Amino acid sequence: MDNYNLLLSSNHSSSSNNSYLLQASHADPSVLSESQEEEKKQESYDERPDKEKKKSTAKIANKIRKPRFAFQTRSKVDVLDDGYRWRKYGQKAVKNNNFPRSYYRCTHKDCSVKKQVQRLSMDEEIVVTTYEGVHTHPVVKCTDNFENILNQMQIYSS
DNA sequence: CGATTTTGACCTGCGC
DNA sequence: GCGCAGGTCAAAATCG
Repeated sequence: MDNYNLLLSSNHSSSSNNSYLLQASHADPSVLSESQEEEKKQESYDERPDKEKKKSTAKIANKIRKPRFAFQTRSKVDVLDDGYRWRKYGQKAVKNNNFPRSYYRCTHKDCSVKKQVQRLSMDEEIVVTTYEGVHTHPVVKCTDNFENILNQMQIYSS
């Protein structure tokens, strides 16, 4: 129970009804690599006067692992509005993917929740959104439950 | 004019 | 030790 990943895939193409499959898997090598939980080095930022000087990676308090949730949806758009404000801080191309992966971070004072949006190369309609961390602040929108979010997915994908 | 995106550089872990 | 792959930073550009 070190890490728990929630894979939520909404496949509305096959069945007429909105059948959401919610399953909990330990580790999915295809989308999630939880083998090495690299702790973020944003804990203590050194001044870093020069580029040559490598920041002292204080890997203290490296025991707590942040939960990660992977939402795999079928949608045309990458960004799924979950009610939070996200600031994109990076974008990298994945090896086996022709589509880049976007890195977002919650724009809050003390909320450092990260999320990354990846699109499968085989099926460009599949978008994997991986959330990392938990929000410690109220949402700016009314997100009662996932049903609301999933509803938006339906709207977007249709 | 402030907040956010873009984009290249940089860092770090891992495998060879 | 070096190169690759993934993740992050930060300055410039862009948007509202």
